Amino acid sequence: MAMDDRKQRIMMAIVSLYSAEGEPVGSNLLCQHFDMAVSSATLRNEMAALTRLGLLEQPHTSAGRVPTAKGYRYYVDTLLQNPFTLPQRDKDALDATFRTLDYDPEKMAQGAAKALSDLLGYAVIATTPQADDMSIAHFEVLQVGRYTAAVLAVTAAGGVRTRVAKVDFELAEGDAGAIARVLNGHLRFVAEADVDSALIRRMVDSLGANGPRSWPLLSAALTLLGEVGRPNIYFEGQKHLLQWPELENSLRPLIETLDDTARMEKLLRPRSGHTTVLFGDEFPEAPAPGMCLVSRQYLAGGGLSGVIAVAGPARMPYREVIPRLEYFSELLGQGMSGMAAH
Amino acid sequence: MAMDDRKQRIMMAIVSLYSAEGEPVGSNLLCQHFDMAVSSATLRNEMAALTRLGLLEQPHTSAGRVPTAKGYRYYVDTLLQNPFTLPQRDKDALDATFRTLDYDPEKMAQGAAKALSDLLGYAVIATTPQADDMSIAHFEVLQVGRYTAAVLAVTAAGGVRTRVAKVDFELAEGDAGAIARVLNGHLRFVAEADVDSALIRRMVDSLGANGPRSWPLLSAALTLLGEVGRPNIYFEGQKHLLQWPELENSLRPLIETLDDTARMEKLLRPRSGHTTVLFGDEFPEAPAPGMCLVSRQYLAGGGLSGVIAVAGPARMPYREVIPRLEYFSELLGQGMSGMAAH
DNA sequence: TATTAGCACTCGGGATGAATGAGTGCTAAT
DNA sequence: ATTAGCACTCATTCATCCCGAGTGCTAATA
Repeated sequence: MAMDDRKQRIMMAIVSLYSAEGEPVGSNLLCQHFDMAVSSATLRNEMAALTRLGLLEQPHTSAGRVPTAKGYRYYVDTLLQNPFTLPQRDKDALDATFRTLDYDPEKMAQGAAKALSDLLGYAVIATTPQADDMSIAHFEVLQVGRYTAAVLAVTAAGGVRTRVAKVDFELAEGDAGAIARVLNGHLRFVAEADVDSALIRRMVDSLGANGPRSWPLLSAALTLLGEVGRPNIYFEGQKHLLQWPELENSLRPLIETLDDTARMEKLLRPRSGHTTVLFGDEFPEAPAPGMCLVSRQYLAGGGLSGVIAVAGPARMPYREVIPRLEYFSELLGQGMSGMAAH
Repeated sequence: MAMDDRKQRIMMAIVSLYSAEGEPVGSNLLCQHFDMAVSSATLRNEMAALTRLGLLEQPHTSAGRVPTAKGYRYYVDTLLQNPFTLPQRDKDALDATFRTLDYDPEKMAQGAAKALSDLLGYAVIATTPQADDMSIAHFEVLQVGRYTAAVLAVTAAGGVRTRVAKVDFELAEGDAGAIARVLNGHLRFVAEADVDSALIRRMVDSLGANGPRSWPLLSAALTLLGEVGRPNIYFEGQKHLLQWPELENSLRPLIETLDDTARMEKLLRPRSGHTTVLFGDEFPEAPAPGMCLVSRQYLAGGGLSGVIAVAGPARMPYREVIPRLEYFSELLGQGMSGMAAH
């Protein structure tokens, strides 16, 4: 029993009907919105077959059918075959939104998540761009205030990550340079795991009298060392998740999961050039039935890449969401390219 | 009928019982947890009196009593009279949390909100520090990449706000300086309302050939001009609002309100040196029954001040929350002081 | 005069059960 | 291969009833 053409069309119709209404689709309703000259009885037979194939399921005996995760997977994969073309006016709208963002990697990632979430009406998760090679090629220290200095870490791939720290003595002319020399002397191409207290002691010692007092700056450098392999993750538009009745029950664990940086990083890690659709039932550890995460990698140049993902109910209008996500991720990639230059 | 000593003690007992249990407090329950040798009948009389005074109310006839907004106000105001002293170990914990934050005003405000929200288990809203005098004393432009430059706006009070923008031509040596000169020539001490297209045209013209191409930088400066009077507002720990049954029904409008930057700015504007407790029922426009916003100003030096606020159910353990909020706002103020130096 | 025991009363919430109706699978006719 | 017809299932809705927590009031008490 294969997927003949009619079954495919029925599947499509059920998915889009369920997307629109949010309620199980029965044979009668389907019959009305299905312009093939065929009766509801025939549809019932076909639907029974699709159920046996695992693409549909019934919430209870006397209810209509709802697509299963497998059903959605089939729908999405089939749908993704015909390439979308986003109308120019939609692109223009996204361009305009994008142009309001700040050109700082972190602010841009967060701003993009917020903007896209308001635009689409779903929650959006975005990461800062991250290098494949996560070791730090060199550090720079820049005095930005009388007591504050920015520590910049430049990754092997050319990415930059900064962190500002404050010391409790007035920084003199050469202090920033001295600290930068120490950082570069001890921490270049060092993995986070290789940092031990002996190394730290050596660094403090080589700073002489300023050593202990400069600790906040060293600490910032060490934090960067740890962070550079881990992207920042921004989760925006949580409020949009409140409006979907089918998520209502699992809302707390769901938001908890999406808000858990470590878990989301793992979840978003497997990157490819394609748009990935992951259904909540397929989440490892904490399955979140009814929900769905559409994620897309963006390339920020110089080996840097990040992810931007839309989180919402499984019954999302993918034809709307996916092309917009893809176009936006393209903008994001372009926008961030060249930022690393310094 | 005044608030004699016993009425006060009953009021206290009801508030703390209701805080702990989350359910209306009846005369019997109260009698058990009230170590005064007095019967439930007497308590009923007293509770009826407190109800007449408007400090208590009944959700329905056969239910116990719940404090009204007025009742909470009385409780809080009475409670706030005896100064809290936070144990040293709690201060240490807050110190440690605070030390993990970045020394950038925006990141620090957001990080503080996130950290405090996890620490307390309520949502937290924090603003970046804002100057009373919101005009811009001067601009600086700093090239940070081959195509990108940071525009810095220094307010009359010494605060700094930056925004990075990208142009589509390679910046040459003197470009940043030239743009800074134009910005300072036309936008110093100018109010947002006074910016019109004629002024913008003059600015573009005075940049000569680079004028139109430099638009992103001018735009960033104009954005700063608008922003400098408006603080950034970060709303973190929304997930903690999900766990309170009494907020469940009003959750959507509630989060919508707290997430609405413009409205929150207005709500947090009236600042004083005191901790302010505002109950949801007292919100203008969109009352949010059952909830409560405890806000506290922090002083970042140089006339800059921001607000950090805890949002949660009205039945919050104020004796826990308030001293921690106050101590944290003190840290925040200290942390941000001197950042403006440049 | 303040307190308390006792009692009638109120009313939300949970349990029960019948009616409703949407939707199904199956069978027999086309 | 399709379809009309029909018996069957089961979530949902609504009305009803009952229980019990909690009240206010009255009359007795210290």
